[in-house]
Amino acid sequence: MMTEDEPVVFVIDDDASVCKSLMRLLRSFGYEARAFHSAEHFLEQVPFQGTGCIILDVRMPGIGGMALQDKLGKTEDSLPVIFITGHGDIPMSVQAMKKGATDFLPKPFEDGQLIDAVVKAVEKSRQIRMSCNELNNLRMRLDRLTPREREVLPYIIAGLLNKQIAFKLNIAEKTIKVHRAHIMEKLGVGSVAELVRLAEKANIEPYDQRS
Amino acid sequence: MMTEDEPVVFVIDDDASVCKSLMRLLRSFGYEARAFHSAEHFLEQVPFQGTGCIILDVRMPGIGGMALQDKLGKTEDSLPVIFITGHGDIPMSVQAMKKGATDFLPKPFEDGQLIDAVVKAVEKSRQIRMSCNELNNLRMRLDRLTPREREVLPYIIAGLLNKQIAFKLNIAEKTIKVHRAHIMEKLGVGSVAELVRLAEKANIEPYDQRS
DNA sequence: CTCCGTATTGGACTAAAGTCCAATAGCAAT
DNA sequence: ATTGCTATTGGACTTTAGTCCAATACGGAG
Repeated sequence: MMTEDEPVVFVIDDDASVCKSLMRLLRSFGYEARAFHSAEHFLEQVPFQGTGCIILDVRMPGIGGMALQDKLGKTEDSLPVIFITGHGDIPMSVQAMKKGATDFLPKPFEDGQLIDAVVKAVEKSRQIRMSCNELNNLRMRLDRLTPREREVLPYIIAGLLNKQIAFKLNIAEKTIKVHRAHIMEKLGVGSVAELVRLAEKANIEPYDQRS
Repeated sequence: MMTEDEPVVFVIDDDASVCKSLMRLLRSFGYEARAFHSAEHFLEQVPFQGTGCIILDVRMPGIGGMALQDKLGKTEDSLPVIFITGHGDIPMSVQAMKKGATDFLPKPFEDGQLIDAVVKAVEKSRQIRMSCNELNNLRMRLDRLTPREREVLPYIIAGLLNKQIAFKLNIAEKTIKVHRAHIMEKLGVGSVAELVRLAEKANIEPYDQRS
């Protein structure tokens, strides 16, 4: 399915010497590394789809590290962020961690600390990506449902009988059976139990009877 | 069901004056507050079941704040922790946040900061408690199943037919029907769909056909 | 206009599940 | 030994669900 899945580490720091030494370090540990000397340059890049992580300097001209984290956090399949900084304080680090950073390293730091953080961040990225792929697969299959089938689905996963659904939608019970069969086939499941689990993953709310 | 659910804030700090002023502050905001001047004293207390949070000094004689957090983290229904400290650094705050602290405030801090943190922590505690209650409810109902019924359940939520389950267990299909009915009744669900959702919440793995 | 997908319905039939009823055997506690 | 819970089975019956088959109506694309 995928050709390769080499993790990529993005280094964003306005200090060229920091970039350079980080690149060398990361490459010596077998990572593909790419440097950007500002948040703006990083954002110009085409959205990255693979696994990896971002090493981000807090203080930079223009868009700062924290602001960039906010921007990236809005896209769902974002890469884990490791902060590095020369002039950080506790409130700053706490805020970054609250927003989901995987680590926050004050300069100077040991090579080993940085690599440890990168290993963990990349691992996290892999997991995010896997569950994201699963979800996309699911959504693609769900897109193949007709409007009517999408309408019937919440009733089915709520456990209503065909007869009850038919009454709700004012159509024949037979028709519900057909929709049901189509849904099961399109989503590739062999039982209502599997269907329910699928729908849970895709966050499809079952029809609530108390309404 | 519950009589009251007044949130309780536990303050653990070896500095008596800090305890005192925090107690006054918290009470002025309507919280019930209890002070402990060491981690050991706090641990002597009977396990607390209600909602609330813990305000914890990092540096204390004997068991330190971070060590106490580790101890508390092992019990599932633990209270959210807010750290306060006079001599903290970034790595310390990052580690605390990684371990799930809701906040980390260096002294001196504003009253408002502390209260904000407490409000959020208590809110989090409420949510933890609610989902924990739900889980306990579920487990109690699951405990009422007989061994045989527990054995049949994974097959049902995997979507197998009664006939197939009967073959697997080498018993009559009829018997499976009876078990199925008993399970549904004991767990208080009216359809397989609900049963599957319940089992998901309780982390019951469906029987895997590929084995 | 014709073709195709969608939504809808119908009949006949099979298979599965649920609902009454009642019964037996093992096993542990009283 | 009696009681009660668990696991097991049986028959008869009703309700649902799924599976063949085929058909009509509508709207958009070619």
